[in-house]
Amino acid sequence: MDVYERGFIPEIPHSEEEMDVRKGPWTEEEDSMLKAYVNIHGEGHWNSVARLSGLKRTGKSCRLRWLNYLRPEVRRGNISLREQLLILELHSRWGNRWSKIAQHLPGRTDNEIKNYWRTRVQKQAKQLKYDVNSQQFRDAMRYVWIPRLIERIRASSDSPSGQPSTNAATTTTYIDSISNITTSQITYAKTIGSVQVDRSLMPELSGTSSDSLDTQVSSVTDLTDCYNPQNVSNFPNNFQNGSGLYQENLTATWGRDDEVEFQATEEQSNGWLGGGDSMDTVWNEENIWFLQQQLYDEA
DNA sequence: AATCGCGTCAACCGCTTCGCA
DNA sequence: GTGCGAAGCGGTTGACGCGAT
Repeated sequence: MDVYERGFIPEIPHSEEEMDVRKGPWTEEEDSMLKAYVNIHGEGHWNSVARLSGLKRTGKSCRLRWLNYLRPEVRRGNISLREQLLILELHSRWGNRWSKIAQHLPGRTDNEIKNYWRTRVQKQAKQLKYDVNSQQFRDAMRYVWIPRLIERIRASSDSPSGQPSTNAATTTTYIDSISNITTSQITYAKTIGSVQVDRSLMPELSGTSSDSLDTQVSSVTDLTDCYNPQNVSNFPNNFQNGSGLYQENLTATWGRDDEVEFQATEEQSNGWLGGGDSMDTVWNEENIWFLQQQLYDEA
């Protein structure tokens, strides 16, 4: 005889106030309960989930735990170079629209991307003594970090000891797709497509070039190590040496107290990374789509 | 061995948006 | 048009792990 036959109906709390709400880290048991419930009833109606599953958690908490951790699609582990590239770009377009950015990175959650941004990107800005939203930092991202990321992706693909698999092939294709954008305008796409990054400026590149596309990038060395005063004056030349197409007037000057001041004297800076038509050309929908497809392939 | 500092990331909080009656 | 509850979103916090001292 079960409780229902005896006329006993278990009390179901109707509000969070009626529940002895639990907070803090989830236990394995709670995870199992939530998984089991969602597997049977599906996602959504999170307040009901909280009430009916027996979990002493708020609906919000259940939703968050499911979306950020328990969902089968959730992809854990280091943010790959391609993913970083995509995050930088999409953030330049949409700013802190984390969930929107996450939609374009298969298996990644908004929380993860937000954390990446705060722990890595903002740290870079801090180390350079820039505001993360400042034009200087945007320029640094645009002219240093992104080309460097692309270079690293390329290095990974080119390396004999790297990943000779489809990853390498698709990466090369992607880079080529950037390089081969045809437009009547001088484009940043061409610039970064043919830029020759001086390996001496990038210690870890001057050694092995076999780092995996999924290697976690050192958060400290990313931008700052190739952005020190000795190297700064070389950047415009590096770009120009690469293609001869680089026409934007980027000047690096010395500020007081040895602070580097980058000045990109473009006429217009629309997007986060400066934009104008140059970045728009690189990051057209086709290229973003292409990069996304690679990420879906990886996932 | 102890503790300190720092980085990471899961989880919470408060606000906004959405959907429905 | 309005009110209300649910869901979603972004900012922030705090626990934890790990390396340095």
